[in-house]
Amino acid sequence: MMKKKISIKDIAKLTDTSITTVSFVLNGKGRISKEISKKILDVAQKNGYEPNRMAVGLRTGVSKVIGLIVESIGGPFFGEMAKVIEEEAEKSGYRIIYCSTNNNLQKGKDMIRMLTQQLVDGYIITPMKGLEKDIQSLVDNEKPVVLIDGYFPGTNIPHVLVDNFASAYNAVDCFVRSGYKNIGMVTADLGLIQLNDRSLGYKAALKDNKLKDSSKMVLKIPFDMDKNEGVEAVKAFIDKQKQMDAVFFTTNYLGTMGLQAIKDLKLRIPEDLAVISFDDNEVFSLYPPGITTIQQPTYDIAKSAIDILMAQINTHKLDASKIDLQIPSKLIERGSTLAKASA
Amino acid sequence: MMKKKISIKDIAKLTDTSITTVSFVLNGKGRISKEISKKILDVAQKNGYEPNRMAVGLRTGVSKVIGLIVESIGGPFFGEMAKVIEEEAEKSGYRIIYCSTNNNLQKGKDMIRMLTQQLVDGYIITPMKGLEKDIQSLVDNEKPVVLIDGYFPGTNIPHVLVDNFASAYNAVDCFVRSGYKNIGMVTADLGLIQLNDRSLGYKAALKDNKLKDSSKMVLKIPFDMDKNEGVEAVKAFIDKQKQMDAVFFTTNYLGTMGLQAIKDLKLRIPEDLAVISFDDNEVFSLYPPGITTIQQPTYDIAKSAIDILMAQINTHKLDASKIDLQIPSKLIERGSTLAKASA
DNA sequence: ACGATTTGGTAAAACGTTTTATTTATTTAG
DNA sequence: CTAAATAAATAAAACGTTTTACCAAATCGT
Repeated sequence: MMKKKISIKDIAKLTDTSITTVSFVLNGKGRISKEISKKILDVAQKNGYEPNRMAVGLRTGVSKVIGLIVESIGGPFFGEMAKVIEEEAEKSGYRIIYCSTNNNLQKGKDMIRMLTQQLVDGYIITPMKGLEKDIQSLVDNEKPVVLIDGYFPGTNIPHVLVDNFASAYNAVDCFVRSGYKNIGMVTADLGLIQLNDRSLGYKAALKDNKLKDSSKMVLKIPFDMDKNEGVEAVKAFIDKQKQMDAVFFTTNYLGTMGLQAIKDLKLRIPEDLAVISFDDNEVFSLYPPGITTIQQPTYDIAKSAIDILMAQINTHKLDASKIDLQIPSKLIERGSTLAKASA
Repeated sequence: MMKKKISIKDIAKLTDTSITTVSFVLNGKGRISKEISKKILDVAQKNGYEPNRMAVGLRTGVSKVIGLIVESIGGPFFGEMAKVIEEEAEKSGYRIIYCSTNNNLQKGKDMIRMLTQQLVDGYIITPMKGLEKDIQSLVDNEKPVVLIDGYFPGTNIPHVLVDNFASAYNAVDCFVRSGYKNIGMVTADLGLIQLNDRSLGYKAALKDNKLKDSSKMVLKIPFDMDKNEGVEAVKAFIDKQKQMDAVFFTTNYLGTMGLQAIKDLKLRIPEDLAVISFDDNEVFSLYPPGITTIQQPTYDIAKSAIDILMAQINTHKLDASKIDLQIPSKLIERGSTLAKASA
């Protein structure tokens, strides 16, 4: 069966024309008569001609592929993001090669290097500590790059992410509105700027609400701790913070860990402890009594990232107004932040 | 800054050798003296030479890219799968281009066509109804293909998936062991063979346990129903099946829908209704009292798929013994199937 | 009617590799 | 010492496109 793929040369032969003519017709470039055009188009159609992307890529230097480097394609946040990114990119005729770094610096570096082998036309990357230089060197080499979910302060690498500071600030505000005053936070020790911004938002909100700055009520989970250890750590933390009546988890990973911990401790939500977590997902909407979350605008982030990347790819310039794009999040209020019964 | 990428030709010039020599050294092919080899290697190293994948691909016809076509990269099951697949493929120097079909036939067809443009060396596909011919034609054209999560009966396209029949059978058995006798099922109307196999397993188990065949206790959710409608449908179903004391959801999507429905109806699990769902995930482990699930061996499936695909790619033959690979699942028993209090 | 422009078309180079066939120099066998 | 084998290196073709530069024929303006 194995019909060998047909090339532009074959079409030229079949139509008694030249390679150039065929190429022109297929790309609508030169000026070729209606007649010949039609004949060529017909033959191409009939034989199911598809251009050889390798040849095109070699000749033009354009692969129509973009590289996506995320922490873990398996996670709910990045998974959803990856999906939207693929769908949007497809509209521009681009395909996506992805890889997960698992927050492993070496893997990140390797991936950037791999993809740089003239394989991709641009990058969407979730930055991590230590990757600055590698990414900057991409930018210096005029490779289109957009960061998502994080950024490198003080550089001009375009990035699009949720407004982490405001989001965390709003979370605290929500607790306060519902009458909670001893608000703790559980975050992770990954050196990620986004987590730092969330911490800052939390602290600023505490201050603005004239709540005692509770730096004591903050737990940082070390980055190399596994899920079970994390649960134990959160349990210990909650146990120790006797007066804490609300807790803010800065990632959905931490949030589900937290739920497990709270469940293990047999505490009631929100009576014993009110809860807000970053990143909405099914667990939080389903878990009784419903967990209030900060829902990231996944679609908007992905769409903007692609748009900015495409603009770079097409214009070879980067729009200075699009370097720092922070998109507001949405607070989804559920049972876990019901107004506190006045003591 | 923009140092232009160095080519094999540049290296030849820099070392006073020929293109061929450089290529040979870099690929360890011809026989070149230690001396010259070292010089070339040094220069290549120093200048950060990376081969142009397009040129290599054009010349060799090998892209070192494999195409992954799944229902939705965003889902927990396929997301996890995608992650493992990428990690395993990477070990063989392969990268992954993915796309989500969202169970849309046209998108599936388009994707297969896109990727066929000499862009990928092989495919991992979750099959869907209507895609048989397109996939068969890949196989006929000697493209390496492995199906995951489903298969086409009566074809010899290699596939690896969980043992759906046995898994469903075991679920029913688990209910029975715990004393449940009126076991319903909620499944989807997607025309997917894997769902059909699950239904068959369920029915066989009912029969073997001498339970009345409860074809009345089966709900099929139409494939175009959205989540809210689905929840309503499940609620209506549960409401109508007065005597039903246990229900089996054939996908995790249906399972979470089911939990929502049960929650809305204010039924207790497992006292009012015992529950088992296909596909383990965080929701099920966390949701009180813990939902018993059929955990698919994601890693094993992904690993086997890659192995089989690589074997095809490398040998250009397909190992007849590896065409139908069904891997056992693991039943994770939780609170939702606690032994029934005797009536 | 004659140079100038337009129209329709093509030859050939280039992109960066891999690989076959060949050449030259050196070693080995007898 | 010569023929044969081997070692080291290379020239050139090929992969399938895109694109520049060019050519011949037809059309134009005056």
